[in-house]
Amino acid sequence: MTARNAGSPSISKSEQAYTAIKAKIIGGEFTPGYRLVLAALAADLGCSVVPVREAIRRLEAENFVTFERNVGATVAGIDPTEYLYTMQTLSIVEGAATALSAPLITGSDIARARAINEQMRECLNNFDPVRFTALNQQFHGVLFENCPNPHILDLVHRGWNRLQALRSSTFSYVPGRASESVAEHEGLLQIIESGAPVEDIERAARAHRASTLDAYLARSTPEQQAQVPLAFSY
Amino acid sequence: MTARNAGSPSISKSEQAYTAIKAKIIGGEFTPGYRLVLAALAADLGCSVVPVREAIRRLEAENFVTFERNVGATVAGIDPTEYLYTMQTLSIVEGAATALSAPLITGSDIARARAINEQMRECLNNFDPVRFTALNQQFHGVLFENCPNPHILDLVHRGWNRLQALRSSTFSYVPGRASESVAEHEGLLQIIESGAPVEDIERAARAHRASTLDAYLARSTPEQQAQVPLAFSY
DNA sequence: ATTACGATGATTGTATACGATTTCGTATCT
DNA sequence: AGATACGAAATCGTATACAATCATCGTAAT
Repeated sequence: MTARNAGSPSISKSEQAYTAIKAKIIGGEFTPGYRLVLAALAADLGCSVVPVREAIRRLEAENFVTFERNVGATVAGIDPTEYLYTMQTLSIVEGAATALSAPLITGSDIARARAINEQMRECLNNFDPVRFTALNQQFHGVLFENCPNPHILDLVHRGWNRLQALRSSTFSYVPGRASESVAEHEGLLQIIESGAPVEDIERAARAHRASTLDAYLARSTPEQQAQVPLAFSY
Repeated sequence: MTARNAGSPSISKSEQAYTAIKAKIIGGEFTPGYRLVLAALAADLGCSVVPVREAIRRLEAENFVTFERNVGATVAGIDPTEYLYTMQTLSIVEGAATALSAPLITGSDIARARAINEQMRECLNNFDPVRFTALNQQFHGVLFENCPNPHILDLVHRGWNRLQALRSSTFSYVPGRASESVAEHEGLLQIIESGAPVEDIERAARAHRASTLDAYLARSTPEQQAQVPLAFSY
């Protein structure tokens, strides 16, 4: 798609560059630390450097790349603590988004989420982490996408994007966590179904993500753990 | 090495443009809806349009401006619900930042915050909203700046910036709220001093901001209130 | 009087050109 | 041999030029 001739480029080259570069970062093609050379990107995209620069600026503002004057841009996220910080931030904003979304959730939403969780359970047998991760995102999407506050929703999306970028480069799958996760999902659904107070829903959603983080930390080296002065797991 | 002499620009024009435009938005010189014309900005800054474009892209990514292809950029935040969304988002991230920061806070930090709050109390008599607002930011800054998670801290800063931009254009001061606020500040300090669980601190910090939002809503029109499907005040 | 339509001006989108800065290899000196 | 100074290549920063697009307004036809 996106016929480049067509006389009318419906989207600007700047936008194309932004989308393309971001996709490669999230997709893992550009791993953290990768140096983004403007001329090379421009040649790759078939445009001049000006649109590429604008795309880089946007990505810079979203913390996908770091930029240094007269030196250039590199893909952000070299720091191993980046994953921890991102997970913690997401636990907070996603918890809030899920809680705010809960009063607006319908029975069919719940059913849809439960069906997705069933598929995840099946994934546990025929080991398929990629599909599992995709379903996981779908599941949580059902729970938080109704959030009426667009700012918070935006923060959640950015967190997921960032996480995906980090995962595709430096993340190690935590064995055994997957089955726990499926069980926690069902618990989360029951809490929401029961019409529990929003603070309970928020706490549960936050704890669910914090558990994943804890599982990751339990497998990491003590040096890494020492770098995490947070302990927000309640 | 690389002694930068005064003649050469130590920071790029792109950065200058970004800082200048952002300052004018936050300062209220560019009110929401204001149309940002590239050539005019460039002339004002004494540079060409290219650096201005890059600055606009960054501001776009930070949601300070909205951008439409072939039309241009306008200062964001026309929507009156913007204030509500921003306050709610800030209540969540600032609450989390304050809670995460609390275990690292020293006695002198507390004393400093208390001194600032004293100055705020004095401001109540000789009515000075500008100074009051500045002190308010200082006060909360002491409480959340120790937050070890840079992502969350960044979100808090962005929220405050956004709030400042909205306030300087469309915000009406809520009379009577100021004295309540000072009292709540003291309560917050006591909770932190007492070494209460982090969840209590988070709840208190969040409730403090939610109270300001509630006070605002109580004075607003029913139509505005109807647009707020959130009710996160626990 | 109203509406459709086309010309005109304003503004954005992108390419190219060139100066400025950094980086890195290499030769020279101690 | 190691350190340092120098120069060349790579890359970034910005200005300018021009094409593409959109908004506005005047005019003519109904």
